[in-house]
Amino acid sequence: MSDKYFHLAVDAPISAPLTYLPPNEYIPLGRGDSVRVPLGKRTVDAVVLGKTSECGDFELKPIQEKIIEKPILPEKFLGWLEWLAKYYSYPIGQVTKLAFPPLVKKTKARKSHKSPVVPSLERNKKLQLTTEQQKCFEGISRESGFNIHLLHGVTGSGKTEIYLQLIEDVLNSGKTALVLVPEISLTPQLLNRFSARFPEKVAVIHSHLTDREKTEQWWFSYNNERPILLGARSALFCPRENLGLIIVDEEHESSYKQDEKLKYNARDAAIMLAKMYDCPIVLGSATPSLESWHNAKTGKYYLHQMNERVSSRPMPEIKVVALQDRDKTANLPFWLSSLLYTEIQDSLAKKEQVALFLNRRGVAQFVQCFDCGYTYECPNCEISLTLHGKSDLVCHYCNYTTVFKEKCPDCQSENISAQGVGTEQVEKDVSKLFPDAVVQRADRDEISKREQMEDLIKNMEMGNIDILIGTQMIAKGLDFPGLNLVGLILADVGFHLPDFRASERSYQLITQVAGRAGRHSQVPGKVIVQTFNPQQKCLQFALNNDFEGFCSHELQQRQELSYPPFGRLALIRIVGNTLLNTQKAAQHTMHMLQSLKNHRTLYNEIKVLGPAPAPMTKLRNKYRYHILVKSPNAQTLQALLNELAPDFGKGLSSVKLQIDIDPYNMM
DNA sequence: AGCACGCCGACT
DNA sequence: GTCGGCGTGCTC
Repeated sequence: MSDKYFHLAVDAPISAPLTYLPPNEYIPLGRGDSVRVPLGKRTVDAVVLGKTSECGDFELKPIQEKIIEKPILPEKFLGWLEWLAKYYSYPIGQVTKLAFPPLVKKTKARKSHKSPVVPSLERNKKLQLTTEQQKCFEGISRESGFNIHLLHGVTGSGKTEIYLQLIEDVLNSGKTALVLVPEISLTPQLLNRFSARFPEKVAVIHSHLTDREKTEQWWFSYNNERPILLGARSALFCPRENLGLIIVDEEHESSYKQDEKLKYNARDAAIMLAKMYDCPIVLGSATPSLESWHNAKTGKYYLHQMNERVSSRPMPEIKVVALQDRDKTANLPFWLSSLLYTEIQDSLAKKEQVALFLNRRGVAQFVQCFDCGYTYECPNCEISLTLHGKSDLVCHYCNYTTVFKEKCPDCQSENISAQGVGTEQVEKDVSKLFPDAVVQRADRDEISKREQMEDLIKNMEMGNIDILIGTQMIAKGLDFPGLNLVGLILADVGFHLPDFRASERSYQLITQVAGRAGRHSQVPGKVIVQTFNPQQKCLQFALNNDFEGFCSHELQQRQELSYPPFGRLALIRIVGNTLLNTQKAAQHTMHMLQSLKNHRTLYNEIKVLGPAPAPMTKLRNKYRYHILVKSPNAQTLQALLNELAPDFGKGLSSVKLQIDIDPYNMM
């Protein structure tokens, strides 16, 4: 062995591994071991990536010591971490750091007044699968090794029971399972269901655990003491030895995408992890993402579908109200139609509960006419224009600019202005309109802790709340027996966000919201959907529950503008201290991208848009600009961005570039 | 990320 | 004069 130096992933924001001399006294070291090394004037932790004979132009320092308390990272897992660092262009040392528990020492559970992380329950027997479930279960089990399965099943079709039986088989074969769910869906009900089926076999990791709890659960999983790991996206980073199955529930959820630091998508990262471990992965959803749907339709994934509910209940009755046609003499708040108003009155009279949903992302300012519903859109990008100052309308993708006139270009009304409705406004108005009703607001500002959510659920179940007003927070998974009327305040807020996924999100939201009403009644629940765009395609598809129709329509739109799944995106965010510096740096970056493009025919098919001010141009006292890169495939995109990377910061005083691969949050 | 170096303004 | 503000740059 002639390679005498070590390649290390050091805990510092340096993209490439650093080279070190072996320790002064011989210690056996291999890939995945943790070591302590000098870095500048301090000492940091690092992970051994390999050996090399190259040392470059540096005076090398020796490794100080091996850190024996730290767990060794398994080879397959380390390979996955290296892929993450490369694909999402994030420093390798800061990626490897995520693969360790928060505390160094193993911890033992202390007796505490808190409820246990994983409840201990009597064992529950497995349920008999329906014919449809059985068919899906067998279809997934038939394949071995790395395979991607999309399980598309309407809400209540019993996806979880299939997961549980797949897990049982994997445990019987001596392997372990990883189950990812969105943080918001990790409810006590779900934990109970898993731990009752597999007593003492489930570890749980999510962000509400203390460091001590997290470390304890981490070791349960690492040691194979508990072969099932159930958790939010961060559970991916718990290294496994013998992984045999990955499940990603609600795979379409945008919360799987982390939009700071390492901007990974847990669903995509999970697919790569399954590939590394040569094991199957199941993506489940009632409304799959267009990316996954397209992959299933083109044969990259296996598709399994369930169209029936386990125990059939009547579907809710859905009515659409065009807000521009509302009775303006009724003296109601602008967001409330007479129909929804009278339905609320009826429900309250019958002592039934009401829930009002409002897409909170509507905080973004867009210009809308209150008489005809017209909004300004960019002719190049088909997204809404955002108002800057008094009269400039700007596209945040391509920087197309036009002037806002005080009159609606469509109907000449002067009742046109920048809009944004918030849950607080709705709560205020509702309390005034129905002074005798108990009104509860549920959004990030009101409900931040787990106990608050549990209280809310209890109060709803006991009928202590008459009108619940909330965001998506209460649209997911919740099941209230007394809830028979659901109002979606503004179904089309999403259409006017600077986001090409707006239609997809609206479809998913309507489907979810409609699923909340009348779940325990033999009388169908009522759903009122308010909108300025009753003719909007995605709305029509959602009302008819026509998922496939929606997908083929939306996929055509995406293809025309080369949006995913037809090609890949990268969002380059330029962040600086002054507007001028940031603009200059953004232009400079754009020029560099253009000249890189001109030098290689490989890049001919890449489109670079911008620079444009970010939708939130000034955030935390920093100015932000965007450049959007569209590429036909991931490889070409990565090649271009890697060429850009070495020049970061050069001549761009104090301005930083952040790269977001496969972005979700376009703000 | 941390840590040092360096170049300006305010104080004993 | 020098103490310390943080902008800039480097770490094998």
